[in-house]
This record gives sequence, C-alpha cells and structure tokens, in this order.
Amino acid sequence: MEIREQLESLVGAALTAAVEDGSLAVQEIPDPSLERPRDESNGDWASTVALRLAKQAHKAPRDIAQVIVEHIPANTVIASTEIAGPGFINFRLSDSVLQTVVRTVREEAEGYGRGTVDEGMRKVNLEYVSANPTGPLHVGHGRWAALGDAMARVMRHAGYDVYEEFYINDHGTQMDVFGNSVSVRYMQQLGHDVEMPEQCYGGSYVGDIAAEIIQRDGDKYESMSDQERMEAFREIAYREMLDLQKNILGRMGTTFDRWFSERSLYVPDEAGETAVSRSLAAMADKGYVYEKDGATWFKSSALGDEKDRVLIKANGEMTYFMSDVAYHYDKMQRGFDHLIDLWGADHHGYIKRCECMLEAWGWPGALEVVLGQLVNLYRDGEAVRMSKRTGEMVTLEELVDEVGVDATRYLMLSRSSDQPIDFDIEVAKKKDNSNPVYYVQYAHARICSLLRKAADPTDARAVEAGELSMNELAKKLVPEGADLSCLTHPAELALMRKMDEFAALVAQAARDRAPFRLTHYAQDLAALFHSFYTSCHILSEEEPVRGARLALADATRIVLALSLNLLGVSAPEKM
RNA sequence: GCGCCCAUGGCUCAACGGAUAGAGCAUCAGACUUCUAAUCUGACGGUUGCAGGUUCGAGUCCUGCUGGGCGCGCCA
Repeated sequence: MEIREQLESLVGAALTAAVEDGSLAVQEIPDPSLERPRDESNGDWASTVALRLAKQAHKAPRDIAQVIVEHIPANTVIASTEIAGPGFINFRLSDSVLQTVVRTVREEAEGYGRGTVDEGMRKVNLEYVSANPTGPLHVGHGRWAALGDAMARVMRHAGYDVYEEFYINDHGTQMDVFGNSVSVRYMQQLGHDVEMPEQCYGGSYVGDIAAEIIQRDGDKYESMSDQERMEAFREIAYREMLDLQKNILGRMGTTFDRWFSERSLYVPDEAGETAVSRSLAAMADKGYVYEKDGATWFKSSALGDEKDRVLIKANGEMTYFMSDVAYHYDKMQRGFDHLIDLWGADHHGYIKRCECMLEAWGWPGALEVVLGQLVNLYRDGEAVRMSKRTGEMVTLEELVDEVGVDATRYLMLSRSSDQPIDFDIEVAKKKDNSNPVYYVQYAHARICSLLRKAADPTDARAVEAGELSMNELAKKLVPEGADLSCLTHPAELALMRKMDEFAALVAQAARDRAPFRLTHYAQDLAALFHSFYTSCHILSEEEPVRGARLALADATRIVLALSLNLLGVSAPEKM
C-alpha cells in the first residue's frame, strides 16, 4: 500500500472513532483532506480537515485537530504529529516507512506510480496535430505533437486507455487549391507563362514538388487539361506531404493509433450511407437540423451557441464543420467514453459549436477541447518568423535538425499549455545548466556511471558491450533485500519523499492534462539527487551503507527514466 | 463591439482555495588530489497589473477596470 493510502486510512480511522464516541459532532465522516505542505518544515503530509469542519462542528479548528490527533491509532507510519497554525495537522513520516519507497520503486520498476481509472471514463480518444496535408509541419505543430504524445503517455500511466488519432484534412477545396498550386509551378518550370493565383500556396516546397515530378515523369502531365493535372498533382503532392509529416512526427517519437482521413467520411457503405449522412440523420432525429436560404443548418443556438451553423452550403458543398460533425459522431460510435481534441488557441471560437453538436446527440460533456497557446520562435532574443530555406514559417524538421528531439520536446513540454512559449533556438541548443533537459538527463547518466563503477570488471564490460542492461546490472549489484534502515541522512530522506510523491503527481498531471508538471518534478528529483550525490559518498562506504545508497541511487534512476519516458525524452546512460 | 486566454523577483516559470508566495537563469561570494564540476553550497532579489467583493483563510473564486495575445465566414 502506498504511504499516502496508509496515512489516509489512519486519519480516516481517527475521524470515525471521534465521531462514534461523540467527541466530534458532525453528520458524516469527512474526508481526511491530506495534502503535501508547500514548506517542508510543516511536515511530509498535512490534513486540513479540522479547518474544514470548524463551522459544521461549532468548534475552534485547533480543538478539532486535537481531538483527531488523540484518536489516531498506534502505528509505525507517523513519526510525529503536530497541530500548527490555524488548525493544520502536520505529519512527519517515520524513516522506516520512507525507506520502503526504495524497495517499492525497484520492485515495480517501470510500473511504479501506475494508477487506475473508473470504468466509464477510461476509454479516451485523443486527437491532435491534425494538420492539413498541404505543407510541412511548422514549429507550432511540434508543440501539439509533443504535448499530445506526452498527454497520452501520462494518461496511460495514470490508468486511462488512450487511443491517439490524427485527423487528415484531405477533403475539400484546400486540397484542390494545393493541387492547382503545384500545377502552376509545374507549368512555369516547363516554360509556360502562367501566374500563381492569389489564394494559392506560395511556399517554395510547392515548387520543389513540381521539380520532383518533372525529374521523375518529365512533361507527361503537360498536355492534360488544367482540371486533370490539378487532380493528378493533388494526389501526388498529398501523399508526399503526408509522408513528410509522418516522417517528422516519427522522428519526434510521436506515433498515432490511427490516421483518420476526412475523405473516408464521404465514402458510402453498402446501404449507400456515409458517415456524413449518418451523423446528419442522427442530428435531425433530435430536431436540430433545418433548411434556410437553400442551405442546411445546425440549430446550435438552441444549445447556447451564439448563432446557427451551416452544414451544407446552398451550392450543395459540405462545410468543414459538416466533416467535423461526421468525424465526432464516428468517434462516439466507436465506443469512447470521452473525446479530447487538442487545438491551437486560434481555434477557440470553434469550441462552442463542437460541444453543441455532441450535446445535440445526447452526449453533453463528452468532448473536451484542450487549447494550446502558440509558440514564438527566437534566436538570441530576436524574433524569428522566416525560415532561411523556404522563406516561410520555420518547419518542425528544421527546428529538430538544429536543436535535437530531446531539447525540442522538453522545452515544448515545460510550460502549461495555456501559456505561450517563447522558444529561443540558441538557448535550446546550449548544453549547459540553462537548459533543464540536460540537467535531468545528466542526473540519470551520473547514476548509470555510478552503477558501472560499482560493478565488477566482467559486468562492466558486459554493460559496455550492450550485453547487460542497466536494470539487470542494478539487480545484480543490489539485491532486493538490502538493508535500507541506514538511509537517514537529510538528503536521502528528501530523495525518498520526492519519489513517494510520484504516483500522486502522475494522477494530477493526467487529470489536468498537464504533462508540464512532470518536467518540474523531474528537475526537482534530479536536483535532490545531485545534492545527495555531493553530500553522501557511496562507493567508498562500507556495507550496509554502500548497498543501501546504491539501492537509493538505483531507485532514483528508475523514477528519472520513467519521468523522462512519460515526457517522450530519452534517458541516456552516458553523457 | 462581443467572446476566449493571459498578467507573479531583472528574465523564464511554479504554487488540488491553505501556513512565512517557491524554483531555474542572470548577478555576487564560495567548493574539484575524492563515485561525471553538464555538479554542489550560500547571498541578493516580491505591495502576485489596479480597485472592490465572497470566507476561518485569496496569487488562486466573483465583479469592474488597465495592459497584452487570439477569435468572431454558406473559409479550411
């Protein structure tokens, strides 16, 4: 049982006993209300239950606290209890219970801190990035890629069943415009005097695609009609852009369970129905669809939207919103408990109508939109907007080429998603202490180095040769039964306390969709390790101190690697 | 005009409605004959944008301002 749970049951028992013997006059037995004090001098855990009960029990908080403390059963978990301030009950854990953390971590390894989520909330569809396949991914997409992927990892660890999805906007007029843009460049490169229309894609990558087509297939498209050529190039360029996007996302370590094509929403089944027609019929069944001015409308204003939304235009074309209606309906039909869409903050005006459509079908609250603020790129403090190569937005690929995957991901993840990021390329490239990713990775590498040094020469060679993993080495070096009772140095206790927090932190990060908390946690843990490393020598100590400290270092290694893994950042064994 | 988001040391950011608002960077002063100095120890630095309100308690919640970002198509 986790330490927190042990403490909760002790406080719970005290509350029950106090209510039963009449010394606490309340209706129901309250929650233990445990929290971790901000200031360490206030103990390892604190309960605010006395403060919360003051009004209901008609008693001063400190008096209530006194009653509760008197009813806590005898135990080996709590070393000391103190009533402080207006009525906090502060608990200090015994060294022996803290020491169990080391064993728990090493036993559970990568499963440490795993949580559970109730049936009915567990199956989550997480959709993110979802860029148009009409150009390379830019830096902003990199943030959603890092954030969505880390959210999925963190939520899975917390017990959610997460299905990751990328929605490809491959239907509609933008695709035609894209095909046409390539077509124009193609004809220009073959010497024709045609101009790029106003709203076309002007990026240099469009010309690159045209040049590739010429190199591969020569002038075989030259004699086609503009329409035929546009359609042919639309498909060629679409595949190329999609591959490019998949490629860079793969490099980022971001993978999806499904790449969902918008076009598929328009493909009829045996009965001639499409996802679009089904979703529309379901909405009409509930009475939220009507015709006006030759168009088909969603009566979203009845559900709180500021106005109704067009689904099918007067000219018969489907709106982008219609596709989204069909797509979200499809997702719900696939049996998810909850849908999460991760969007850029510039789409916030779109949220209400999407929430309305789920409500229209009878699933209010099923959709959760997480907005991410934008990324501002800097170089040495100067704003960067243009890419040197393409003359446009800096692509994600260029950024990753320059600063690397780990630093990119870590920095993208280290802020709350509702905070804009000022990303300075030069700072990101620095490999010193101004770059927190290396600080954390260094702590991990340092522990690995320690384990290698502690090993006998044969094992050390096996590790070097890749024949023995760090985990295997650690198991050989420090048996599970190591005597941990000598871990009583303040730096050791602080490290164990921090690791004890891990499960609660993962649960909170998952609940708040806030992987950035893991970056702070990893930095704190790394700092505590570095501090421990400086103040407590390990290899030069006699047993059992040496073994106990190695066990503690190994547990730290496991939690650091786990934290980095949940962020999608590598945990190097050497630096 | 309406709507959403944001405002915390010089800079970048933390703080389930809890206690004396915390870290990192920068600055300054120290620590390598010792397991990786990509490290550590310490100091300096704050009226949490402004004004009210809610309560045992507000950086956090509510209202109104100020300042900044974004959005308000039969575009995608």
